[in-house]
Amino acid sequence: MSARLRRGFFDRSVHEVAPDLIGALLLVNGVGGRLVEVEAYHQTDAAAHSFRGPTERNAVMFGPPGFAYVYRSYGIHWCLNFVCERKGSAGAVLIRAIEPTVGLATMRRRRGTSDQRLLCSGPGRLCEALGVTGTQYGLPLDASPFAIFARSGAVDVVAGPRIGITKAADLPWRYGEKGSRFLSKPFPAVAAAAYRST
DNA sequence: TGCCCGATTAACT
DNA sequence: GTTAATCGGGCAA
Repeated sequence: MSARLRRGFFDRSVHEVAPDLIGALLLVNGVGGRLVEVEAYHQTDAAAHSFRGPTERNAVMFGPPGFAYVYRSYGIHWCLNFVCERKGSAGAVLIRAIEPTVGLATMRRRRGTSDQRLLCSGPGRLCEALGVTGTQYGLPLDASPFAIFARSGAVDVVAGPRIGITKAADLPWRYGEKGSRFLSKPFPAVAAAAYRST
């Protein structure tokens, strides 16, 4: 049985935390699955919501690491982030896709589809499947309704350019599990850098 | 106050 | 491949 992640896990650079999250188990109110795709956002990164300084929306990013940053995307969808980077460097990791494993019936009902591959393959989709909304904004990641467990075995992690951004679009700060069928999009075969993580 | 646009998705052609 | 849906944040005026 793998260990439940404590807040200290997130008290590191987003570039360390993001690849370490691949293969971890994320549950929200007992529903969720295995993390297969995330993206890192650093404060010095023009694509990060924290780039222009604190506002009402991104305030939690400027607080201590280990908390949830939830925001509305395109006025329609919710997106879930894990706040990282203590010491004034406001960063977060965007949760982009999970392999659904726990609470499949609940996720199918919330999503309105039985296609397991489309349940949680995308930041908006996984929030809908896991029931994440603005009510989880600012909540600690090591307490209910969240439960996150470290991966139990070695995982092949690949990195590539992030999705859906126009600023700093060249930075390879998207991380995923190599070959997963549950990615929101495949990684570019040529550009992707691969490495093995334990 | 007004305007533009976005860390998206699903339903089109 | 293209586009509508839908609305708050951020910036100019």
